[in-house]
Amino acid sequence: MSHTSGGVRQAQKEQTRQALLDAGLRLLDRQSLSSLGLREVTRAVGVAPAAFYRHFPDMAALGVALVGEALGSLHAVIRDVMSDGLDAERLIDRTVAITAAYVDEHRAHIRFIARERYGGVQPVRAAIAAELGRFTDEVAAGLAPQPVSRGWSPDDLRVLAGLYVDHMVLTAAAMMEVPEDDPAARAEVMRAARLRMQIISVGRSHWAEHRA
Amino acid sequence: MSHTSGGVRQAQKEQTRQALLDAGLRLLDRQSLSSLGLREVTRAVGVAPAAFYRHFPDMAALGVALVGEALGSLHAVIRDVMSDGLDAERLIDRTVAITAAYVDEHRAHIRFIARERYGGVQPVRAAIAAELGRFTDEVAAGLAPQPVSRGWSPDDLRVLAGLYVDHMVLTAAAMMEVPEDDPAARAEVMRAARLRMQIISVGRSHWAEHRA
DNA sequence: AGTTTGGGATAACACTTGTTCACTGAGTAC
DNA sequence: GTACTCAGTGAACAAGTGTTATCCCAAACT
Repeated sequence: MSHTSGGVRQAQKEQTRQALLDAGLRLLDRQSLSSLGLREVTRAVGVAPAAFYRHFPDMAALGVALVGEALGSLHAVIRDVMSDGLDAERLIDRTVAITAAYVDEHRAHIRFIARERYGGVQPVRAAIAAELGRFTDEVAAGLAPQPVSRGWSPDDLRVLAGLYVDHMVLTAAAMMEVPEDDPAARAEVMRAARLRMQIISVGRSHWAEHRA
Repeated sequence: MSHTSGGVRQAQKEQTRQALLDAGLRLLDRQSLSSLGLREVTRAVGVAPAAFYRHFPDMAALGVALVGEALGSLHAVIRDVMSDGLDAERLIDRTVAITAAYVDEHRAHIRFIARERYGGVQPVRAAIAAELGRFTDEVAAGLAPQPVSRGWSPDDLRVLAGLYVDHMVLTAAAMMEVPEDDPAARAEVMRAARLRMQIISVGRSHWAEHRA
């Protein structure tokens, strides 16, 4: 029937591939990728160890695939947040709120990213760095047309965007260290996140007069 | 002779303990703690596997000891940097330069901290968080008496201090991703680090008028 | 209908792992 | 000088690991 991606065959393969990814992600909640065993994953899926190789050459490849899953869907979110022209204050509130919501919805994925960003497996680190670099570009592109960005060189704008991105990742990581059922601690993390963004934002808007 | 810590015995024990730490740190250059094997470490030292237990109950304990080694000596540096009352601009230059130098001198230790800060071994993560928390307190204490800090609540000052500390750690981590023999990339990382600190610093000094 | 394809199973390979136990032999205390 | 302490040994334990070769059988192609 369908000429592309048609066939029960391919669908079944995709299904166990996804099962491997899901099981891997679940197991990675309590350990890091470099200590995750191939057999451990296949056992969790209920499949023979050798079957793993039909989908990934090694664990690092599974990790890279997980990076795609975790960060791929975030581009739309960023574009969305940056597009509507709210004033600085409301934009910060919205960004922090969305970050918090995203962490809640994709807890395992975000934890994985935080763990492996500077973790032991090089290809995974590289994949995360590449994806975050793309985020930085997008944020920089969103920042550029704003009036406050007058006088900023593209290079400096990218540094600023990187600061925002790093800050977002740090906030997400901090949010995860906090127990889910401690709303007070959660609120404190969010307060700190907002305050940090505000400081940066004020620094940005007074940048010109400081440079003068 | 000496009544305290005297004895060839204790000295020899301390020596192999240190050898274990050194070997562990060396092996951790290319992997993360959760995948580092006990036998791997003892083999590197040239000692029987069982000997490990005379010094550490498990790998996590060795990791915690490494955290102490890596971050313990940094308190003095922080105090030192913050004490002399340079103007903001020179202080930033100095901070970035010192961070770069520290990374060069303690590459393995810093890499270990970056890896394990959000890594897989809980006690180690906790130890790092505790140490960084102490740094944050020290920085906050150093910030408080400065004239620019008028109108800042202690809580907000701590958030600001945390921002500086996180920024320092991020800079150190970024410096490590750069190949040692690429001075151009190195310079770019340092430029970005300075710029970020400057933005934060400007935000801080204009905070009051923004709040009004 | 007959042939090919390829995801998955099974079983075996050669290691590596953490942990235990009784032991040895220098360093220490009396 | 004798008795004690204890860091390090060597051997054995029961699991665990990644990887390979061979086979099976349903889906896909012709």
